[in-house]
Amino acid sequence: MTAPATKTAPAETRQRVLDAAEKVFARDGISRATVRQITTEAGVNVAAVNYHFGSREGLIEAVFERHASEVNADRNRGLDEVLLAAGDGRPRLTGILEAYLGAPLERLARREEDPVPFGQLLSQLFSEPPEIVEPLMRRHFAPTTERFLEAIASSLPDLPRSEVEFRFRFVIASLAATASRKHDLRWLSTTETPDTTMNPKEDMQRLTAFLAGGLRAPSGVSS
Amino acid sequence: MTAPATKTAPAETRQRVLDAAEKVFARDGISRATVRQITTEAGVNVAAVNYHFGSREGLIEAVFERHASEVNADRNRGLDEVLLAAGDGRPRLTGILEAYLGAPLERLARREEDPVPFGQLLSQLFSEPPEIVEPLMRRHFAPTTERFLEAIASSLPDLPRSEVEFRFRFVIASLAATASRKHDLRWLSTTETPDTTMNPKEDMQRLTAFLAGGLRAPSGVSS
DNA sequence: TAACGTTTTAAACAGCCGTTTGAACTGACG
DNA sequence: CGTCAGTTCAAACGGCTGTTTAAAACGTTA
Repeated sequence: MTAPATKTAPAETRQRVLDAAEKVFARDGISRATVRQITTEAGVNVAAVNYHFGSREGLIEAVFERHASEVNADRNRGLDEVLLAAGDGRPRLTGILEAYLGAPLERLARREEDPVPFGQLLSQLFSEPPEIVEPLMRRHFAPTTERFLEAIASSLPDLPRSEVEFRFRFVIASLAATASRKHDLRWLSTTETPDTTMNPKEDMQRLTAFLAGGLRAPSGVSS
Repeated sequence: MTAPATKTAPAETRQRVLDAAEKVFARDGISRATVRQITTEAGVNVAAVNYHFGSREGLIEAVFERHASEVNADRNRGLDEVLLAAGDGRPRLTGILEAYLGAPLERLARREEDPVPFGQLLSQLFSEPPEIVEPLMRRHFAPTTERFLEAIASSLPDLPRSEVEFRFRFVIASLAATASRKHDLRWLSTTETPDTTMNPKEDMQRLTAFLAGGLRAPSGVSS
């Protein structure tokens, strides 16, 4: 059916569609990208998507399957180091954050030289409707995210667990805002310089400083 | 042309379309809502949108014109109070943040009893593509936002101006994340309770605590 | 060479999109 | 009563969507 049964499987068309889909998804957003855009960009027939991936939705899944495990591995490796260095003590909050932010931000920097705009796609993902976001996050990023949630909680023992979860959303939101540049202030008259060059290493430092400060803030609830 | 020249102008259809559009935009997002969805929900003919608003885009503009000035007035009033109370000294950061966050979050709370889901819409706005976001923000929210940017900068004199602007994006992103519930962690297995009831007063306190902590953090750049 | 499974192709499918059209309807004015 | 803006209506416009179809092209194997 889908998998090639012959010995020398070319699967070149499949790869080109995946590359093009990744690029178009990252540029225009998943829900706005059309299969005709993708197949045209890939230089293949329209039917290739349905033949190789079953449907448009299957293509989306395939794009994430290609990279999600890599991102998760990077993040887990970084977190392992931080936890190992901490020993029995509290893990360093900034280290945890850097492990979480580093993988997508680094993948974002490569976007100029590589056909790998997966960092862009990953941040744009949160602009998608819930019916797209939630299945993908659950399938590909839930376990790793949970590890980081635990690590942050153990790094901030005085903060109620509910507050940790409440604030973790802002980690994700701020990461997405930084990576996708969606919330930048181009529409303000003061910010005349529109293209502040993206420096992933520096961006991560600045983002980490802000998030660590926010996460460490005393609980806002008066009770 | 557009404005009724007769004495007793009904304009009831126009109003119903506006109400329905606001609801559908807030629920499904601007770029995903169709004029047929809106007109069906409003119980009017499809052509009503083009007759009363010229085009789908004109309807979007009209929806924002209805509420943007109100939100801006609320925010400016709150900011005036904070600046007045500060006198010649530094304005209180938490006060500035509460003035900025209060208007949309309060408008969000009314959504159960009123046909005014403009708070939802305002936060969902940032999930839209730039060609939708930027004109709307520039036309309706740029001057007020600039005032708040100045106020925050004067409240944090030790923080470089570029860092203030960099971090202000996270204020917007976190507000949007709180209001639209887009970045919540429903897709995590731990968070078994999916519907944490929205308490705008408490949400604002918790959000303010986080953002103040982040904004006050020492500049992350090493230079 | 002939037969075979896999892949690619052009063409068409029904369905929805925003918008336009021209006729029907409304209510106030002369 | 007739007139005439203003408004509403069903119907249709071209264009785009994801998907399906059947035929053609392909490379391997017998």
